[in-house]
Amino acid sequence: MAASTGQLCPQRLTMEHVTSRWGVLVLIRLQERPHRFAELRRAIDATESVGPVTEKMLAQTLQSLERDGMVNRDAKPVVPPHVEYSLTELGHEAAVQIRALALWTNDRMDQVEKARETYDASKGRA
Amino acid sequence: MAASTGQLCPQRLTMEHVTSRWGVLVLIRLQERPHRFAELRRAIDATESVGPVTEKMLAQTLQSLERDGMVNRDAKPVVPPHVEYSLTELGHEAAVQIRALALWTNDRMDQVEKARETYDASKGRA
DNA sequence: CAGTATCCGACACGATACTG
DNA sequence: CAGTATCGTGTCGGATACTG
Repeated sequence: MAASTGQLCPQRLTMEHVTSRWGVLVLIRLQERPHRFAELRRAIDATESVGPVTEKMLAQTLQSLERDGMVNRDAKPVVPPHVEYSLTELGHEAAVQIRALALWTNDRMDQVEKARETYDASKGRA
Repeated sequence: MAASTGQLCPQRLTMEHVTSRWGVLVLIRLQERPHRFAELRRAIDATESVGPVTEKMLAQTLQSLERDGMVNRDAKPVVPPHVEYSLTELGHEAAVQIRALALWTNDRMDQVEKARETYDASKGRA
């Protein structure tokens, strides 16, 4: 009868936003320098071994991060539109944490893959 | 035509496992000391502002982490079954990263909530 | 005790089309 | 250029029941 799904504490929500698939990439890209929307999109698309971001997901990710106070959205009132996204102080702190995690993951990736093979070999077919 | 969903690089998978809802809690709990299955379950259930884990999800989380080489599963051949879960060296490293992220999130949570209110106030009803 | 098996609803995500 | 709206589907995750 309960609400079941959706019962997340606010911390969980925040973590989901910053550790989400595109959240991670956005934070890391914006850590380097501010980006415009399409620019960010292209930067992410160019990232090796990462599929393309849809506009929808990028917009959604940026909105989550903006709402959480991680990202500043600076829309200059010109035509055609020119919007710059950058990290807030909070967002910068988040990026540091995320970057550390991402780098560690990359570092240990071969260990992890080795472990997976071993595990699968002993489990997949006894 | 492509597979669309599911096209994740292995790093992404690893991050999903360790940053997942229950992955985080398992890593943090096991960082303190080894736990048995039900013990771990109760420990997590007792965590404030976190809903209960189903057996399914806990088992699944532990298997992912074991497969990734983060968790050791030590099943003692006694009856009734006695299984101890502990962190590997790799898992300990992961726990350090995750713990840092979790602590940071907790630390900044009020800033985030404040940001959310501000955002919602200016967006939710202009 | 320590899981596995099955069913099922919610929603995250992608594809596509449209707008200021 | 920088998005929003809508739709379809695959997957996650919870509830429940069963097993060694």
